[in-house]
Amino acid sequence: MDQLKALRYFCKVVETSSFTQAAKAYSVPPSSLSRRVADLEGSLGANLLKRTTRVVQPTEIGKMYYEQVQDILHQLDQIDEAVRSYQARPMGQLRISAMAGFGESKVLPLLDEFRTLFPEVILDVSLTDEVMTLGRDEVDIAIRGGYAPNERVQAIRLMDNEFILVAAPSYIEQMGAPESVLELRHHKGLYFRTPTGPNPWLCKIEEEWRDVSAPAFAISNNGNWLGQQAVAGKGIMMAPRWSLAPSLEDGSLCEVILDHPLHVTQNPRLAIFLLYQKQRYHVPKVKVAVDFLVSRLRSIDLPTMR
Amino acid sequence: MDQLKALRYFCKVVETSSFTQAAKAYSVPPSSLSRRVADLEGSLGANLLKRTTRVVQPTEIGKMYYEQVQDILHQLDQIDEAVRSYQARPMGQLRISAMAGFGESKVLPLLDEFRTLFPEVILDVSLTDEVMTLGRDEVDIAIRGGYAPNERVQAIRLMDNEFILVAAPSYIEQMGAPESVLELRHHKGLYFRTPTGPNPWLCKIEEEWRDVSAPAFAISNNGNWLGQQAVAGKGIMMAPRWSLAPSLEDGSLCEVILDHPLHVTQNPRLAIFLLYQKQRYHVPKVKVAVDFLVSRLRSIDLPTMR
DNA sequence: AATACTATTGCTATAAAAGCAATAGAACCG
DNA sequence: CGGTTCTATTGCTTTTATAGCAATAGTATT
Repeated sequence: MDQLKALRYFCKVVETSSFTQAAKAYSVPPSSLSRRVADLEGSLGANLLKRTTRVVQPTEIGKMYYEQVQDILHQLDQIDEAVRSYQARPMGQLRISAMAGFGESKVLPLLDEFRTLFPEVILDVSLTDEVMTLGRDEVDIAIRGGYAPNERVQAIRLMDNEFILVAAPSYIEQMGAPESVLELRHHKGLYFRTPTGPNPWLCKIEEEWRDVSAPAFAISNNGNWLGQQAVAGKGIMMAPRWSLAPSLEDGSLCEVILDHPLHVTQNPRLAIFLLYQKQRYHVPKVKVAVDFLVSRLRSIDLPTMR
Repeated sequence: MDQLKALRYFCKVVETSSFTQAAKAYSVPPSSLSRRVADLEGSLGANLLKRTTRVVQPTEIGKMYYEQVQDILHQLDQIDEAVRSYQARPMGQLRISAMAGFGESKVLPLLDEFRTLFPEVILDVSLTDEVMTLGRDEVDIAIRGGYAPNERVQAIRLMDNEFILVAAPSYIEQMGAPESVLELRHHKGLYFRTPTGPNPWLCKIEEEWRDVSAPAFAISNNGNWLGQQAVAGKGIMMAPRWSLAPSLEDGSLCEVILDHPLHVTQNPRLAIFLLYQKQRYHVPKVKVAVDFLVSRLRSIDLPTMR
C-alpha cells in the first residue's frame, strides 16, 4: 500500500468532507480514494471516517489523526522543497511580514538593494502588526517583537526595542517637564494601539507594577502620525528608541527622564526578532533574504546601542 | 512511486551505510532499495548518496534530508501506534523515568496500586537524575525539575520544589543556629550532587546573586543518606520541602530561617513536572499512567502547599 | 415516490514494484 | 599484480497493487 498517498487522500477527504471532491482535486476516480482510505483504516484497525453516502465526517480518532498527519505532510512538503531548490539560484516568491512601523522605516528602504542583488526573487512584503503564523505556508520571514513560538522556528535578535518617553520642546515649555511618573496623570498621552489594545505606560515601584498612563490625547495604530502629533507638541509619547533617532538628533523631540523608568510591557528585555523556519533556511531565496536582512538590520542597531 | 517506502529505505541505507544491510533489514533484494532510492533522488532532483560499489555515504544535502525525514518517520510511527492502540485496553511496557529522590519517596509507593488497577501494563521505572530525552523512543513518562523542552512535550506541574535549610536539633545545639547567610561559612554543609555538580547555596543580596555555601562536610547524590547525616547532627542541609515532611513533623530536623532566603538555583519558582509527549497521550497505557500519577502526586502536594 | 447525488464494490487494464540472475566496479589479500 | 570477494546496479520476468470504469446500494431532497 502506498501509505503516503493514502494519507494525502485521507486528508483531502477530511478537508472537503467528500470523496468526490477530494477525488477531483487529485484527478482520480472516487473509488481510488475510497479504497486507499479503507486500506488505511484497515492497517490502523480503526475507523477514521463516519460515512453515510451523503455525509463524510471524521470520527474522534480520525480528527486527531488528521491533525497530526496534516502537520507531517506539510513538513514533508517543506523538506522536499528545500532539497529540490537546494542547488538552484535564489528565485521565486518570498513573503515577508513585518511590524508596520519597523517595516516601513527599516525594512522597506532595504528592498531596492535586495532586488538588484537577487532580481529573480519576487518580494511580497506585508506590513501589519497582526501576528502571522509562521509554519503554515503563509510567510517565509517574519519580523516581530516576540520570541520563537516553537523549536522549529529560528529567532534572530535584530535590535533592542526599548521604549522611551519623548515630547516636543514646545510641549514641555507649555506643560512643564514631568519629573515623577505620578505627574503623568496631568499630561496628554499619545498611545500606540497594538492588536491587543493601546500600550499602557507601566512602571515598577517597589517591586509592584503600576499603570501610570497619562490621559489619552490620541490613540492610533499609525506610528508616523503619532510621531507627527508629538513633534507638533500635541502630547507626550512612548516610542521605541530605534524610531526616534532622527527626531532626537534634530531636536524636534526630547527624551523625558522620570524618577522611575517607564515601560510598555512587563517584559524587561523587549527586542525585535527576525523569525524563519529552520527547515526552510536551506531554500536559497530564504537563505539569502535572511542573511541580507540580518546583516543590514543588525548594522543599523550599532549606533543605537550603547 | 511509494514515497514513504522509499523514505524508509533511504533512511535504513544511511543508517547501515549499505544497501545490502538495509535490504536484509526489510527482507527484500538490494535491487529494490537501489531502485527506490534512485527514484527518490530523481523526484528530488538531487543526489542524496555518494555511492561507490564499496562505500555508501550521504551527501551534504542527503544528511540534511535524512535528519528531517527520520524525524518525520518517527512521528508517523508514533501517531500510528496511538491510533492503533486507541480503542485497546491499557497494556504493554511503559517506561517511566523519575528523579532519584522524588521517585523513590513519592512514585515507587504508588506503583503497587497502579499495577492492581492496570495489571496488563508492565512498568519499567528507572530512577536517575540524568536527563533522559523524551521524544526518542526511550521514555514514555518523565518526572523532572524542568520545563518542556519543546512544544510537542506536555509538562504538568506536580508540586513546588522549594528547597529549605534544615538541621537536627543536636546540630543546632552544638554549632548554634545561624542567623545570617554570611555565618554559613562556619558551618558544615551537606550537599546533594546533581549531574551538573553539587548544588551550591545561593542568595540574592541587593539584587546580586552570591554563593554563600558552607564548607562541605559531605557530598552525595543519595538524598536518603544525606538526610540521615543531617538527622545525626553531622551537618546542615538544603533539601526540597516535599522530602522533609516526616522529619520536620517528628522533630528530627528543624527548618533554619536566615536573614536572606536561600536557594539552590537562580531560577525562582522551582517545581517538579511530569512530562509526556502530547502525541502519545492517547495511547491508553500512557493516558492512564499520566492521569494516575498526576492525580496521586498532585494530591500529595496539597498538605505541603499554603 | 421519484430524483440526484453519494460512497462503495466487482471487474479489467495498466502500471509499478519485487525477485532473480547477470554485470561492473572497488577493495582486499596472497 | 592478478585473483577473490563483496558491493551496487541493471535487464528481464513475475507478481502485486493501483487506476479506471461501470454498476450497485444507500441517503437526502423535492
